[in-house]
Amino acid sequence: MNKQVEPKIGRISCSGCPLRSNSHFREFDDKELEFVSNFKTGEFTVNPGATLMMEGARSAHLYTVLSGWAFRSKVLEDGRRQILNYVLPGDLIGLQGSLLGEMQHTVEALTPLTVCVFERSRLADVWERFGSLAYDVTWIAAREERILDEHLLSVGRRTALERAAYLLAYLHQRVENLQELAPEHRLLPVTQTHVADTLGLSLVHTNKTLRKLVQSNLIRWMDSRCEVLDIEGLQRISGWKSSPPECRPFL
Amino acid sequence: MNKQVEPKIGRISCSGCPLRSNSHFREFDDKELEFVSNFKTGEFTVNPGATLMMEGARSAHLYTVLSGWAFRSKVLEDGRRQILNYVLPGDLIGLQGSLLGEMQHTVEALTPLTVCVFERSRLADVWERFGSLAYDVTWIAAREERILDEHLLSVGRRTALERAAYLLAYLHQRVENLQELAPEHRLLPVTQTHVADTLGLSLVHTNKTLRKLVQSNLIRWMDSRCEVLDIEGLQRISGWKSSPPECRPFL
DNA sequence: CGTCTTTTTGACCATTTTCAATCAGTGTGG
DNA sequence: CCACACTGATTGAAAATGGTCAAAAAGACG
Repeated sequence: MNKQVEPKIGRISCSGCPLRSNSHFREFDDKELEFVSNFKTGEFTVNPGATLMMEGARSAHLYTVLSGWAFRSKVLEDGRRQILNYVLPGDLIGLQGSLLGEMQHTVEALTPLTVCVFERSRLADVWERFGSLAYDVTWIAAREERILDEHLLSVGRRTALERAAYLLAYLHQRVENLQELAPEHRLLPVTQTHVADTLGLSLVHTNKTLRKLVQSNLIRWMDSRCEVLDIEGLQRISGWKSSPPECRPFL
Repeated sequence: MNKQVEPKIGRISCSGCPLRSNSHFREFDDKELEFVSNFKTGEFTVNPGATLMMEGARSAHLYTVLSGWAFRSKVLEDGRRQILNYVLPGDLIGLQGSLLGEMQHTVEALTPLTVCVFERSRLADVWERFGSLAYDVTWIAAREERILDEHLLSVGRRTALERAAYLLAYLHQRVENLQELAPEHRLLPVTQTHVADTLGLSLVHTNKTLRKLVQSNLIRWMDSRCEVLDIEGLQRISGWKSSPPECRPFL
């Protein structure tokens, strides 16, 4: 479950980064590309279930996801777990820990996950030497904050069915925005245990709730994955509308 | 309820800012002080209940709280409200909206609230011209994110009693960190409705839960305010320990 | 084929919500 | 000073939502 494959250190120049060709991300000019290429120290891939960062630890690195999914979570002493948010390509991992000290949440891979690696010790350069990138990092932090606001509203005030519909609509929207056209990418790589721990519900009740969505033909559950069949239906039930697709930065 | 007093525009030079003398905040050098003084365009005070920022609006300003309390919240279409976090002296209001576009939450004063005013249109200068302050802004965003992580864990996974204990311990910690010695400041200026909307519980159940904390002599409820009598007791029940007091920046 | 993980179901139990009042404190106008 | 309106706290009872326990079914995989 927790095994971490030996990091395969590789190199991809940032100018050839597959994410940069995605129109969903803002374009970098040459100077920015050069700075980031320089900041980047490597790249590696882990298996599903691997822990990238551990609650309480002080990692020397931070990462940007190149491909795959992960999630952030916190646990109480007796093991109750809350998933805080999902981490998809373009997302930054470990910023909180880099700025504030130790990590206060765990990050675990959901799929094979490839990230590129930055040194925490050199992060401050961004603010000292590259205002536009520093702005991007702040932007990324503000975006995460906004998403957490929405999750908190959902967990605090929506019913089980509304919450489930919101979560699946939200996740579907995120893959949609990445414009990954392969049909395989439209399947959300989460088990019902993950959904339960995200919604703040028990596994049993989550199952019964998802069953209702399946019976209404809004989603399909197959192969430990969820396929969204009717995004408008989910939005109607949850009362949540996605924001218009953003053009966002990443490091 | 929603009346906003006419802003009283005043001026306090940032070098004489009462918050700067508080050792809980990091010191600024002269250049930083000069920049911030220049960035600041005014100061004003609103009454309890006033709305500083409205969900859906695009404010031309952002604020730093000089004194008083406020809270951030979101509502569902049918009126269910979730309080996301509380805003205390030194906190920045409106960063999300400034970076990402329109505000997606409301900010409302809980007490008489004095803020100093910045122009959103000039915010980008911070990243272009003053790396150390840009770093501070990112730090502030990362801190808010961490707090939201904790709230989400609490609302998602703690029982009603644990949640209530956590919230009161958290709020008590925040005033504690501000080192406001006047006993009046140790009373948390929230009604049980606010507590309910923060915990994601109904008002009735919140009342019954708080009553248990009162009967255990952990808190006292008086005058629409809450006094924390036994912070260790609250921490024990909630299983939450505050982080060591931080030395934090503000604008 | 056996083992493991994940999903599914039923029955029963606990927590929390909703509804409906009541009570206490505060400020207003008569 | 008192009646009145208003906000916030409190309580009891009934109803609903969601949790726990126990077990089985369905795939996935070596």
